[in-house]
Amino acid sequence: MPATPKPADDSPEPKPRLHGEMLSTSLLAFLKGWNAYGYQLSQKLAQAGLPESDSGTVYRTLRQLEKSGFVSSFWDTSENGPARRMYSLTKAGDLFLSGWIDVLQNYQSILQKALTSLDPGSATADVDAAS
Amino acid sequence: MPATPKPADDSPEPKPRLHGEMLSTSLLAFLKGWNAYGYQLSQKLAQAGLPESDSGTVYRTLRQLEKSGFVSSFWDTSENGPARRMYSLTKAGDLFLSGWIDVLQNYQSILQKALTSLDPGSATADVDAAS
DNA sequence: GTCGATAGATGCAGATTACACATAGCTGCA
DNA sequence: TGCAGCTATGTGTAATCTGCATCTATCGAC
Repeated sequence: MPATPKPADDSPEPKPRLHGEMLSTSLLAFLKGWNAYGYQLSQKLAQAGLPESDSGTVYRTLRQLEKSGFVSSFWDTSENGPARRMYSLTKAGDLFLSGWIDVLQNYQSILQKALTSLDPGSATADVDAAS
Repeated sequence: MPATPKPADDSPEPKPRLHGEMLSTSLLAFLKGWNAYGYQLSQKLAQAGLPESDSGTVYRTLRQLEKSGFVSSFWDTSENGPARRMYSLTKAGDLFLSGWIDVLQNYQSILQKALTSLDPGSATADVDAAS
């Protein structure tokens, strides 16, 4: 028995995973103010209450963010254990993050409006239609 | 021949476009409370202050949402002009949308925390000029 | 008949991603 | 010494997704 209340549907749909712009911007956010490396970021994401993310995707996303100029990296061998690729947020990354917040605010306000703009007395959309 | 004599930028970065889960959930939100068809939704998105979306992607996304059971559709031939495929939010879509709002709130709080947990005026990581 | 707006859809090349697996450094421990 | 396990970073691959161009079709205006 799974401890997690997994919906008992037999849909073969893959578990939702954090990816795309939400993953990219979460990584940028975690890098705001201090540096970090991939494994560390991957763990932070896992504890963040967001959908799980694939670590391979995290590493690839970080490389892509670097290619885009939003982060920069260097090898850190100052600690014990395997070398770590330390990432820092760049100015461009910081600007992108700020711009993203604006987009996000807009986006969220759209969702909120949709949820709250129910006309009084209007019956809930009778989405029976299937006919 | 390039009309612009500016060769330095050979990165033809495509304009950011609304896609993925942000597109899906925006569509679901627009369907909350009333029905709509693809062309209409595409126009609403264009006026919403979000990044532009490709209409082909909108149509494909709607079909996929239907496949996932989050919307249902039928042909509407009651009006003049080309037939419209009218979409309705299903119960499952409504639930998904609600769940998404929670994820989004979490996500946004992460970004906000990152932006505010620093002394204002503290310099960004000094990785400037790194391009 | 042609043009433009409406309405929906597809072909394709390139990008993205989930999943599995690979590589390597270090620690503990028998 | 051997080896399991954790840390840390990746890659191979098939499936999926996406941007852009293009296509079909209806209808009203001219």
